[in-house]
Amino acid sequence: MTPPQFNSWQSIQDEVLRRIHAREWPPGTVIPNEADLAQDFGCARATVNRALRALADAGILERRRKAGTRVALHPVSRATVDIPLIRQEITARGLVYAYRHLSRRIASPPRDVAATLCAGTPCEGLHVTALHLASDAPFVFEDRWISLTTAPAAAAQGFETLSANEWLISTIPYTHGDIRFSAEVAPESIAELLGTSPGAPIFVVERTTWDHTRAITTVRLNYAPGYSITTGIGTPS
Amino acid sequence: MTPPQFNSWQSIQDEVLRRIHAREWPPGTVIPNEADLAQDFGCARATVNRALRALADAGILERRRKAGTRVALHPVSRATVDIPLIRQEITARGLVYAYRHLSRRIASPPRDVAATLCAGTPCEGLHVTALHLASDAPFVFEDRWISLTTAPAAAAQGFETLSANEWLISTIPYTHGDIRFSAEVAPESIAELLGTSPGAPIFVVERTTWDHTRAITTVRLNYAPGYSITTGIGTPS
DNA sequence: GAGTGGTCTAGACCACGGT
DNA sequence: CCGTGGTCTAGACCACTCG
Repeated sequence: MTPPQFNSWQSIQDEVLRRIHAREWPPGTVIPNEADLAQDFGCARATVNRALRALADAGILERRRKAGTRVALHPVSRATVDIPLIRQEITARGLVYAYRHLSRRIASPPRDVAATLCAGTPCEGLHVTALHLASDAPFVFEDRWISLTTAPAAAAQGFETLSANEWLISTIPYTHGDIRFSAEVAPESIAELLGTSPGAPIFVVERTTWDHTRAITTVRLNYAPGYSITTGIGTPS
Repeated sequence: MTPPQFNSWQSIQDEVLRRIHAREWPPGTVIPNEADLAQDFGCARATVNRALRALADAGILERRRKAGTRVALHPVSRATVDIPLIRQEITARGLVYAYRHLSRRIASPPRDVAATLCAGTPCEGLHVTALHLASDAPFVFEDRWISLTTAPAAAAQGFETLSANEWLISTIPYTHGDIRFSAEVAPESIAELLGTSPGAPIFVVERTTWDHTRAITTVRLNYAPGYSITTGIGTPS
């Protein structure tokens, strides 16, 4: 009469999830501590720790020293979105990728860009615009500023055949960044570039990347109508 | 003259990142195996494993048994997006949350919804629409179908004062789901509900949640113009 | 087949933070 | 203060997969 064996951290994770779903541990419950669970499950505490930590990472449990582990009251679902290179995004769909350089100039960025790129102080930036095409159809219009303070080597680049992003990630690695998704309506200039009519819905991704405390680049990606981002939520198995 | 101590998995992670950024291990490089690194760093292999596994989760390293660990060629950045309750989304901005029930009826879902909700077979669903307001301003229009096969208890709910989502998550927990972000222009019906003009840009979130293999609900959230999702990318420190 | 990462164990110490 | 999670260790076995 051996009860089901809990020998792997995944099986423990499943069992904990089962107890939560079965309302044995309703939201808000403080569950037993790791040592007790380890004894219940007949395994080492480290194994329990691994399982509970994974569930905490997923937002299902909340853990605090001394206070213990409780089932999250508000199951905030957490979705992990992969942001691939645009080239990969297109070829992964079985389409042919093409890059079309549009403009390049060195200038002082507008106030809003300067605020993040130069931390308010006046600075010079490299402004690059380009179009990425999927099997000859406009896919996304890229409008980018690169900090010449952080990435002076960019000044020597024309970006005529290689996209700025691909050059940057292999030359000026970033430590972190932030990203914003929004919806906008295509102004005439962008609609024309994307081959749609003004007023078409545009999915916009704005991204800024940093090397420690210094901003490297900020880019605005205007996706042609029909674009969407899909991903999964739930227990990262 | 002790060299920098690598005693915590975080310090090892930092050191590995430093070597990657410093081009000591350029993209594509196969780095030494865990046992060797453990000796280099003067720590246990488990500690190295923890550090490298975290970097692999972040998409910076790729690991395969026998093949070893290599620096990712394409630094796919991975963003983690929290999907809170709409109530929380609004109150977190310091606004007053209000829920306005619009309609509720039992019917056969349209073909596209039935495809996911009932796996193609004919079925009955509960169709609920509602408006979430932030300090009296329309914030998001919710258009939801609930499977009465998976969640029969929903038939007894009016959803007049409690949002369907809040009832569902505390009654029919889900195991996983999928989510889609896109941009659309407001059709007249939705523009009116959101208090904007037709043609306004609408950020759309479509989400379907499942209990193992059975779909629970599929919802389409139409956010009022100006909405955006922000998050960070980089090494989860 | 053999090398590599994946995981488990039993024990230990530490840091945080409620009481 | 002292319970709880966070982490490290040294060793072991296993599973996958490349050559």
